[in-house]
Amino acid sequence: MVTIPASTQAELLYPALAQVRPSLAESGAAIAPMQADAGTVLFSENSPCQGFPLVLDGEIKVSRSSGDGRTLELYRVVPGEICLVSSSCLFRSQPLSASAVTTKASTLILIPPDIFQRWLDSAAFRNEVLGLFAERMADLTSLIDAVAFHKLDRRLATALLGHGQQLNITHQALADELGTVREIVTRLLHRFEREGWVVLGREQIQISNSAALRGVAAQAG
Amino acid sequence: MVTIPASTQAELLYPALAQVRPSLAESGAAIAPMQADAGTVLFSENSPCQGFPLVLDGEIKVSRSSGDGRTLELYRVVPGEICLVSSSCLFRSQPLSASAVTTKASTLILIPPDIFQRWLDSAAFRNEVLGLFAERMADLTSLIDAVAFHKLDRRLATALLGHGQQLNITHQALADELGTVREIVTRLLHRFEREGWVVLGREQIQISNSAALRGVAAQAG
DNA sequence: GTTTGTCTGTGCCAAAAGTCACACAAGCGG
DNA sequence: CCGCTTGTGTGACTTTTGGCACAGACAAAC
Repeated sequence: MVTIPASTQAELLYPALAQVRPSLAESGAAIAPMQADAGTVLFSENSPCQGFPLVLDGEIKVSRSSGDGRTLELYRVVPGEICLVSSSCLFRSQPLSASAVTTKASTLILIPPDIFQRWLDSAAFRNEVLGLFAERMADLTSLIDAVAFHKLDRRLATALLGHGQQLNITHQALADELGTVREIVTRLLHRFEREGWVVLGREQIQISNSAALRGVAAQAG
Repeated sequence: MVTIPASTQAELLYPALAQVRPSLAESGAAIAPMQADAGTVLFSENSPCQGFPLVLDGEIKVSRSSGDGRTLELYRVVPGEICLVSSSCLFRSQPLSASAVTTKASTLILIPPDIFQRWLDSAAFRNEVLGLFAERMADLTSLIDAVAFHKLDRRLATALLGHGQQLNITHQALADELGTVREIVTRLLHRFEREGWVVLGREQIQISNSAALRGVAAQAG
């Protein structure tokens, strides 16, 4: 495997970056890419934030937690995207209202606010950013819809389908994704198993009837 | 009262607009301001959208509705702001996922996408827009938090406090704001009345102990 | 092996939210 | 005044979700 500079790698992943001034290479040390192991906390509620994290590789999970132990996943940031929660405290000086952790080993660049501002002069880059914002708004809106109007079995079915045929995940992790508690997930999974839709094992769920799950995920009410 | 041109009015309200090219005045007929009575539906789920509505006067309520009759308010757009839900279908071609109605007689300008793009060349304007996006994200995030983790009494107390001392509103309207059904609102209001926090009348709620309500609104759990 | 810790299964109960059904009241137009 | 519409009050019941307690199961560490 050939090693390529992070700046080139970033431009490949994110075409709009090829046009910004100062270019990635010119920006030099200010935006050195950083590595993070899986499970690294990038920021948490009320921590200050210093820039716009651009994901080159890996995945960031952004979630919000209730006072007591519950947690709800807001969305994930994948390569080529910028994590925008931070923006709410950079564009308006509001306290950060969510926390972010890497779900896998990740490479990312933290773009300092002043460079970000200059990059916005490029129409391509700002369309990319606005597009991301728009996408996140749509994501959050449909999450609101799900939380407010969908029952948990439906949301669980959706979550399962979003993880592929064979998932290696604990019930607690699913609960955290959905904003509920472990017992409920366990119970619903067993209901699904009784129906013959999944096969359960320790830290593993095998989907055996995805059509039925899709049915539940799409059901009214 | 002196009548001033809408373009001037807009620039007063929204300083960043004073700097954009083509200027509001130059853009002429393309962005003629329009009047809308209270209760006008600006757009609804899955209707196409033609531009970015800029509110000069009045108020827009953006909400999302479940399949069956329930409804949940996402946020309100007040003068000086742009309604950004539309953006998700203009920046990405996604179907619109919410509906918008005016809550009072309103004046607004529908900015066509091409003019909007050119305005973004102005750093002041785009900071304004990005700031708005950031604010909305924060709003939506805390709504998610509320829906996922707060009980209805708490959310109702918050809603009441957000409407001033004396509200003229039906229980159904409050239910639509909160994403629940009328009966629950009625019951909770009565609980509040028994506690001596509010005084109820037909289409009217008088807050008599806002401190207590704030207490509930801030409670843990 | 045994221990330890994490993950899962489950029964029981409580609270919250929603559903249904219907009664009643207030205002409005004829 | 009379019916009609709209808003409210409420009781009874169900479903959904959450909380608690503890038992068993598995895997890795010792």
